[in-house]
Amino acid sequence: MRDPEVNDLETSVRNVPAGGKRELRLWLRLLSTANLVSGQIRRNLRAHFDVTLPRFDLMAQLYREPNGLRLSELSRRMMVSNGNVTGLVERLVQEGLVLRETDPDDRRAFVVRLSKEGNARFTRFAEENERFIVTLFQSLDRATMDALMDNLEKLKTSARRNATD
Amino acid sequence: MRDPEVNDLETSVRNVPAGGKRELRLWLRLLSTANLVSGQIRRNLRAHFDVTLPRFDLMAQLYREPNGLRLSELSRRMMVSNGNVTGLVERLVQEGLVLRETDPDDRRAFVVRLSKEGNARFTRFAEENERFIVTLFQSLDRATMDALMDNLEKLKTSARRNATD
DNA sequence: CTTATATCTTTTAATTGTAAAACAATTGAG
DNA sequence: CTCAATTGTTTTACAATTAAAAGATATAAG
Repeated sequence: MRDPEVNDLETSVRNVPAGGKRELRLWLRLLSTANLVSGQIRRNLRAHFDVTLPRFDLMAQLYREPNGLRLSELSRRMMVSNGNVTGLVERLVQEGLVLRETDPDDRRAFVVRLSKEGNARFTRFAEENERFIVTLFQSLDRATMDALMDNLEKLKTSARRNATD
Repeated sequence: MRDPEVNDLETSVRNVPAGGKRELRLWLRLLSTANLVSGQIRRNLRAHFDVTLPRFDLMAQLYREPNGLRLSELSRRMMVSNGNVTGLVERLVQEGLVLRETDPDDRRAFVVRLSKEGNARFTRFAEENERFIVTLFQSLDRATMDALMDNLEKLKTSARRNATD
């Protein structure tokens, strides 16, 4: 009987997949999956509620922080640049969905939170959005979802640990 | 001893996680993982080669099609809008990395492919990029990567099957 | 042939996004 | 206190992105 280790070694040399290494293919699959789903969610939110995905995401962050967040904390959580958040908040304030107030403790900072109207609107957005996502994912069994949760977390940990910056 | 099924049922009712249903949390994790990694890759490509991620992605598509692709096929594969590809190709043609030629079979269409220079440059980009991604993912074992590949494919299949459009 | 419909691409207008520099206020070291 | 470094935000310039409409060509049905 052959040593499975040898087999593994051979496989790793011989079985070079089209499209490059395992890691590269995994990255491409992760990206295309996220793109596919985010496109579907974006179009659904726009069609049903005339709201864009970035605005929805921003409101989602504020929804779970009734006392509000600083712009810097918001941009950190959304993983986008500060300047981007400045503009998004500006438009949401214009629409009356978000309030932007100076932080009493630090005159450099602003604290933003959902307005009453913003809170009410987001509640409706979120309900439909969750229903939509459950529908999209309905062919997955629980074990698959749990495995994805765990393994995506491992991927994040690896990417953070091995970052060059 | 208690029946585990009962326990599962109770869990599914009682243990409502912060941030909503399982599906929603999975989507948020997928999104944040893809954002984290794509940000790292984007900054790395920019720092080392002064190339943006969308341009790199476009060149990657053309790299494996030496005979070129129509703009519509390119936008389908990249999962972005037609107008977006028009602009990206325009800039890459300007830089001399991509060629844009009329399709002899269809006067509406254009076929784009990498120029000699584009091909040479992309080869260098890709080599460094793959090295970088392997580094980012180096703390993942093979089983985790394989499971992610399979389960992300299942997720895509579910999302496509259950799309409303 | 004509006309309707479909396909391929661009244009338009707006939003979203980044990076880098500028600005303003805070903090910490001496 | 003073000044250097840090932090929070905005501004600037530009790239990437979408949706929707428009333009151009192709195809198919009469």
